[in-house]
Amino acid sequence: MLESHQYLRQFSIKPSVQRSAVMHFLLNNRIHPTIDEIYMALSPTMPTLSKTTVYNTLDLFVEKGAVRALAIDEKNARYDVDISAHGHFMCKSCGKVHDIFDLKPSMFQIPESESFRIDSVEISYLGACKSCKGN
Amino acid sequence: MLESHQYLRQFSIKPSVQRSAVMHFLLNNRIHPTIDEIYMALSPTMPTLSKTTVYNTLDLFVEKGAVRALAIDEKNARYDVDISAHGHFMCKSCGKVHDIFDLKPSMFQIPESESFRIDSVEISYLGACKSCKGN
DNA sequence: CATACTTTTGTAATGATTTCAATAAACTAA
DNA sequence: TTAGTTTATTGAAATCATTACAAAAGTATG
Ligand SMILES: [Mn+2]
Ligand SMILES: [Mn+2]
Ligand SMILES: [Zn+2]
Ligand SMILES: [Zn+2]
Repeated sequence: MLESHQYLRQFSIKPSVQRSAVMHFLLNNRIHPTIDEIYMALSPTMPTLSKTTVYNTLDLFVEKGAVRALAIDEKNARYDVDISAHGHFMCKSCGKVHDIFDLKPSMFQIPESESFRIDSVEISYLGACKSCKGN
Repeated sequence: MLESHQYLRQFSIKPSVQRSAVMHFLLNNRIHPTIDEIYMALSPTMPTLSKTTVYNTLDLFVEKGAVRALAIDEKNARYDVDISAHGHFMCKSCGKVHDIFDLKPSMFQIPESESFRIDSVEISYLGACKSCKGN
């Protein structure tokens, strides 16, 4: 909790109780959670927490660069507190999202373009995970 | 229209009037359209067309491998009739999706993995396009 | 034609996200 | 401290893409 507090300050985010709780969850659950997963995980110990606050909070985290929003899952937005260069794999069967760390750093370079100002890259893989493979 | 007909057959898709019309639109409008854009474009000349049919048709096209679904746009699914290896750029301001063709072929290789069976890759870039840059 | 099978259609349900106004909390200046 | 001001949180309602479903239309087969 105090660490989350510190962590938020590094991104110049004012650490409210709710924001610290959300960041604490993200730092300790590297599962690329959805808004609902975050809300469900926190609401037992924070009964007054509103889902709108979770939306607001994640929007703020993304805006401040503390968290990255992933588009890999068409059903729900997913959030990643690990902002280092890495890719993701989603199992089309169970929906879990995993990190793919062993990719060439060059893959995350921004290509030259006259036409666009490119701000970010997302590298996504789809398929079946080990436990869903035999399905 | 006849070409779309032929094209569908190559993917063993029975070419109904609606399916041919959708494929014709995709082949001639390489804009990575949303379901709604396809529906809006076709309904004037096909007044009985149902949006459900557009959904069904695109699901079928994707299942048969004739079209690729893109996750780059969190708001709507987007569809690409170009199934060759290439990346995409979306302007966060105007929402338009453009092709990025000049990427190393190696970037589209499937990484080795003990844990997953990877079926597809998506490489996405976000930023601002030329006409939105000054915003 | 008659039957079975496939496709299309319209409506209703679902569910994630957004909007918005009211309340609560944090901050500032006197 | 207190009053006034700004910021954050909350809950309810609205929006909107997508899905589910059953009826109607179309197609193929004998
Ligand atoms: Mn990650
Ligand atoms: Mn494309
Ligand atoms: Zn799985
Ligand atoms: Zn633009």
